Amino acid sequence: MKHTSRDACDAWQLLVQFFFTQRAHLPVLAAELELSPAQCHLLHLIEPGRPIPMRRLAETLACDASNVTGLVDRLESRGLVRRRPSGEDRRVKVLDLTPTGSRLRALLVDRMTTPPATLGRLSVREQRMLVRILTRVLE
Amino acid sequence: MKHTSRDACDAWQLLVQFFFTQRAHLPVLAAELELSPAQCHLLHLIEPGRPIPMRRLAETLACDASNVTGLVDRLESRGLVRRRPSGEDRRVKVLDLTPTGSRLRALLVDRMTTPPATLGRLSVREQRMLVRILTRVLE
DNA sequence: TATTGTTATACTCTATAACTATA
DNA sequence: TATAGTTATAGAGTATAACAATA
Repeated sequence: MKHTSRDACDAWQLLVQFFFTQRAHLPVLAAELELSPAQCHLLHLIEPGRPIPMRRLAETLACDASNVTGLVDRLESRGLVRRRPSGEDRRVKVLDLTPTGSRLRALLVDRMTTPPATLGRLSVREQRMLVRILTRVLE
Repeated sequence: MKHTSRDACDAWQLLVQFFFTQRAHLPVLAAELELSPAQCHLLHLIEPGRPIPMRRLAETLACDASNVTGLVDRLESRGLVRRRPSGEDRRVKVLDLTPTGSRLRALLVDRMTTPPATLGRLSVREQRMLVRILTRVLE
């Protein structure tokens, strides 16, 4: 078995730290859009114009299918998503964003992916390096 | 207002992607330790031998104090943490890990911060670069 | 028979409001 | 008066088990 370097552990530890910080912040951001963290997560997974089977959402969220049913119920009652039976397999229901849902998702993604000021302090070269490295690590 | 570079946005987007991936994975990891995601988060915030006021946990978690009461209730009933009145201000209760809680937290931290294989594919120089850059970005 | 999604149920998470004890 | 923590309550998140429809 390969030895995991000290530097790799340090790097991952920083990423875990980042994760928990974001986890604490998500409810705040979500509330501004009148969403829950779980709803943000689900909305983030549905790309506009790309209907997705509910089953796949459950897999990606690593949660039970019954949970997705409840989440989608609430999003649908607010007119953000739409359930439609799949043409190919009538057991499957695919989920799509409504125009309203699409706009709200754009708002969410925009707020979440706007980088903090600290990123601007890096040189362009460092920013590119970070992108390159993260791409490889998170693939 | 300063312009935010394209590279900075790309980098942050990757970090957000990482966040959601981790968010989906935490319940799995937590279940293996018979914990909930929220309990993991709280446990992660209490360092062994460093008692912390409940109030500060609520602040760090960015949640209501009553929520912390419930979380701590469940952790305490399992013998993982201990509430003690602060000597200085008797309104305050400080939280401390029990030996059992300390061991479980170590297990949790160990599992969470063990880097994935992808990190090992970076050169040592890249790993150090990543640590250096993340440290500045997440400060 | 196996799979997709739903329903019923139970427990946890979470916020709000009202409360107690302390400052 | 203000603050730390609790309790009561209600709604959302989550898993399990049983179920209906479809494959």
